[in-house]
Amino acid sequence: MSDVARLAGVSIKTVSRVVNDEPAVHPDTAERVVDAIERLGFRRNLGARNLRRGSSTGTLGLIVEDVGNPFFSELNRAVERTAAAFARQVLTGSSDEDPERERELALEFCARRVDGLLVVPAGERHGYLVPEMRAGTPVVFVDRPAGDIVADTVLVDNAGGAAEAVAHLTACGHRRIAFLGDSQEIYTARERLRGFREGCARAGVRCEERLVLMRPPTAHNVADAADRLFAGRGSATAVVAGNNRVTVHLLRALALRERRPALVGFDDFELADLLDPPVSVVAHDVSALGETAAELLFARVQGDQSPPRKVVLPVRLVARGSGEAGPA
Amino acid sequence: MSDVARLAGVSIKTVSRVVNDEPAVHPDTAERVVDAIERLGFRRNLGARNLRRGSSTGTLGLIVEDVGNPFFSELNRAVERTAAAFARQVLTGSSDEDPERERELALEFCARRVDGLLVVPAGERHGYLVPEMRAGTPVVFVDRPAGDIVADTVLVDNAGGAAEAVAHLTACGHRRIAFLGDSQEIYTARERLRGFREGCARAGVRCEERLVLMRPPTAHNVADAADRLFAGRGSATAVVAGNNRVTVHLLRALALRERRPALVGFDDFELADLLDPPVSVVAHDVSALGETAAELLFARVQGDQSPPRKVVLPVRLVARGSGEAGPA
DNA sequence: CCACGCGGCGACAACGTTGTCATAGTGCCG
DNA sequence: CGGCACTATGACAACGTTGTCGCCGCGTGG
Repeated sequence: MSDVARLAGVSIKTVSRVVNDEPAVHPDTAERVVDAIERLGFRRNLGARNLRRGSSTGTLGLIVEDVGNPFFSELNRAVERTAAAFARQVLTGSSDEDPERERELALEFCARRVDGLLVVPAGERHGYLVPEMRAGTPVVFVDRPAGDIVADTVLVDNAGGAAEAVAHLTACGHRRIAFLGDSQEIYTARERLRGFREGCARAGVRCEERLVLMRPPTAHNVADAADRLFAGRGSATAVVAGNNRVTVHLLRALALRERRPALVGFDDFELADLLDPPVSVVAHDVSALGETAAELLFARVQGDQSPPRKVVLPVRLVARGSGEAGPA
Repeated sequence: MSDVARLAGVSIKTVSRVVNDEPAVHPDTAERVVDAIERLGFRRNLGARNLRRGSSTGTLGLIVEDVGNPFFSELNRAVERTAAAFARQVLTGSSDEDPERERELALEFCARRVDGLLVVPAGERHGYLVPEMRAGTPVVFVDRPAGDIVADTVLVDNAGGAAEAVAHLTACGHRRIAFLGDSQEIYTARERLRGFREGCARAGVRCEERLVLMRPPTAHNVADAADRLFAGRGSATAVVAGNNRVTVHLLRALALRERRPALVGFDDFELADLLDPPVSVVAHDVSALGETAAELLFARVQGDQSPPRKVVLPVRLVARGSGEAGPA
């Protein structure tokens, strides 16, 4: 900036005035300054500016499990859109479901003085965030609650959706329904299992423990689970898949079989309607999830001091056919 | 930091020494300082640190068309992974194919002094980046070249892939092949069309202009195009879809028809193998695209001064069946 | 006993910017 | 013609941190 000032023959402060569109600069002077700025390719250093002004950095941090996963990338997109509306930019990071990595990312973001943090929590322990929150960095948890601290949280109705899936399957006549979910470590997986059990209870169907499998949804794990759930006498005639990863791998594992069980997946996914048969799912509005969380965060950024809120977004069953096959 | 210093009864400089693990601090003193840091929840301000040290900010900017699109989110993931290996964090932004928005994002990232910029260019004019590059911010273009400046670029073999798609279809006996691509404004769309024409020429098939349609792949546009391409006498018996959006919408439009043309899509996508028939595609390694670009960028960040490079990654045809139906 | 080195620490300046205040010039009114 | 308001500008400090330098006290070797 001092280079610009020298070239324009003014003081550094006047350059500052020009780049900030402050009034009380003579048009001729302003023109000289603008020329100098362009000649030198000057661009003001936002870091220094924010430091001096003590103002917000105009950034927010988003921590998800995996930005490459369609679910989280849609979330990312919604957050970005909302952030843009509030003139903020987004730092993203993938925790890979590793609490330690999540912690690293969160603390690094805080050291960069993000205006706020959106976190899809990986572990159960988030005490490490308390000092940051006390220091004024608002945190909103998305898709899953934090284990051990109270803070704003935006969730979807996991249990309700799973129960609805069961209701749909029982309405089609199924009595032996399996649940194939992600690892028990994950809140949403536990909640959906809980809803599954409630749904069974409500429909008066026995929830058989041998038909419930919870494990990280790798291709191998899911194929193996399918072998167990759908082989032999008394095997399941229908299955609820616990999330989009499970559903996809399960479809691939089932493609090889001649008789396919009825299926309802949790999380909608692209092309579900084009498969044969089209896949029924419990869908929720991922964009709304991201937007709601970001809006909640910005309310805090702007000084909202009300007690922490917990928002639960509705889900809806999208019946496409895969659940409607009869049991036998 | 001065609060910490006061509480620990030392100077602010000593606190700095402790947080930077500098030697020559008495263990007792260090302990007092660490206590004070924890008591106060102090975290050093990275912005101020980078300002003072004149060092890198430890961030890079990534501008894509849409972080929510599976193609770009996979790219995002690969970039993030590589960035993590170089201890960098990623600022992401979606240009929505709007050159002005891309420019805003890029200049804002530069004002934040990112260490480098990865750009999937939206428009044709990137002169605005020249001052930034001269000022030392390396830029690598990904997936598409910049229109009017020379810089590092990482592409895939668009033309070659499209030609291969045609070769595959002609080998299956097709003679009237359509091409349905994204808008001509987009480099990859033009290149793939070029490859399509080359492929036709090589196979000795006439490339009929009425069978080439280039438009933004909205559901409506694609459905409309399908009506034109596959209705009436002399209509196409096969089609090359120009990118993953086109393919998806085209599949949906075709699902309603009883006779489906043969299809090869550009870009692989999840579940392509589970559709009926499984969709053949020209696939490329999106992760490699992101990694290569990020590695190139970091080489520049670390001082590589060699002439700008252009890397073209290979594609491969994945034949799954949708292209192999005969023509009539 | 003195000089010297070294461990431990603090004062101060500087990074690039902006807020505060002061100053110089100009025009206008009484 | 003096005072005043107002415009245009600059000097300086400060944001939070770290690099440089210097100081103090202690131990050690000559």
